[in-house]
Amino acid sequence: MSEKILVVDDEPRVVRLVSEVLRAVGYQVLAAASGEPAIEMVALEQPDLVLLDILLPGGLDGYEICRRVREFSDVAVIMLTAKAQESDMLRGFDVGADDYLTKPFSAKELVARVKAVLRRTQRPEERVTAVFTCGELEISFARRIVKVHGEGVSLTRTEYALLHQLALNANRVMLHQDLLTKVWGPEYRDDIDYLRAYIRYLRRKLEPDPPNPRYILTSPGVGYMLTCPEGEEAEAAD
Amino acid sequence: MSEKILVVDDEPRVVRLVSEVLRAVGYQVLAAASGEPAIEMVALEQPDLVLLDILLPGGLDGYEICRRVREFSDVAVIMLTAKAQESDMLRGFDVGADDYLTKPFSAKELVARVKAVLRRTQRPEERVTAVFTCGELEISFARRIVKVHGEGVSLTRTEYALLHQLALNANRVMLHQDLLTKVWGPEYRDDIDYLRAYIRYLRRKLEPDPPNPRYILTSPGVGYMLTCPEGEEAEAAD
DNA sequence: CGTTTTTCATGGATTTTTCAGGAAGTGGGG
DNA sequence: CCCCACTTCCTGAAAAATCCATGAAAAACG
Repeated sequence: MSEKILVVDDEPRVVRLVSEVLRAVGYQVLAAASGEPAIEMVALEQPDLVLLDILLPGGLDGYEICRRVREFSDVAVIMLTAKAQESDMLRGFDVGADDYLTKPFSAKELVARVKAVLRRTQRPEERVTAVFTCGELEISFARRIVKVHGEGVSLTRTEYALLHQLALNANRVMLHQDLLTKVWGPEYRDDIDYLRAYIRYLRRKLEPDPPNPRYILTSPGVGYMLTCPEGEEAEAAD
Repeated sequence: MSEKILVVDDEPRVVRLVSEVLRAVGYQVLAAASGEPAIEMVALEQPDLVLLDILLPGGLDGYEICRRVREFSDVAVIMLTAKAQESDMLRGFDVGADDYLTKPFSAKELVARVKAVLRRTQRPEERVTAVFTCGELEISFARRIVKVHGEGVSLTRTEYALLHQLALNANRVMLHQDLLTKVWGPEYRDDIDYLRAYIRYLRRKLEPDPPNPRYILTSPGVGYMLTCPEGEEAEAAD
């Protein structure tokens, strides 16, 4: 689950520093000090992201490495360099970099940008639509409005957050832990009573017959699932 | 084919300038001056990218807009602002922005970053969730749903875990010990009665004629195997 | 203060674990 | 060839553990 990041820099100090930062937040880190080994490692190890210094010993500079890597891989690349000239940056984007960061940079910014780029490249891109329909249940994500039977229902912040998660994963069993993590945060992963209470509130407000739910089903010992009749789980704009 | 970009800024001068630059390189440009209209337009027009100023009139600032947009859309977002503080930038990434650009910025850098972000988000990558098919038996791992004859079957946690293991190694005999280890844990390696009980439960729920199993076969003295008719053990879309 | 969130106890249902009886197969010795 | 001891499996059933819906009340929030 932890993403693999390749750091390419000839200064051991930089490599050590960057590696520590990234490891600290849970990434797996590899390193290379020059061009050929770097390209080799991209091919062999298939990292999820490459942090690429521009000024490197040997025949290949960062630009050239990036161009070569792009010939066989779509891996995310962040250029990481002391060259603050705009023309250098433009060249970086031109050879296919995803972001360009000039030294010195803070550890936090590095982590933030790494995360942002990975979020794009890692995720299989959720297909989300502005309005979600499911039988008599209607959710307008953009407006944060929920309707049952055409009639507006007012939900509290937490109720909405929970329904939102369920709708994003309609027709799929969501584990207790996943729901708790997404709605309340990772530290609530095992506080299942929160979930029970709010599932009850939602059923009370949404289900025609709360004790025999039709939308929010229980998977005993596993989690909950929002079920939709068939294919009709997503419609056009509002 | 031309991508649609929404510019959100309350200064008409900035909007005009940015729009011109983007149109010049072939993008289609929309504009909004404050929060609500912006969110509305994301929902209605489904742009490919949003350029978002942070300081805006009205109740919603750029951060809040981004957070709200992220609830229903995975559109690319570039924050575009005069706030050069690192904490502001971190906050931008935190609410789900893809990039963060501080004013003043050059037209070239803007275009370069827009291109870089769009290159990542445009890929219409097909999303296929793995579904395991085996005669009349269907297992959707992603949704944790099992169907026989097209009809849903509800399995308990342990039942599903066991079936899951068998399916992962379809057409291959799995040893008692391996199954027990994977489903119940290493300390249950020799408690074969658990396995027997659950194989029985699974057969009861899945087999047309439980006493003469067709899917879950016994390898006396060795283990169990989930058999599939032919190469058709894993298929595409859901 | 009214709403929302958190916390807790309870009964009842479901799931998991455990046990014992009996069928079927194996191999050795009479 | 038959009998017997041994093993392995299937089955039914019941005890033990777990899980869920619910009501209700305390705490936090606005």
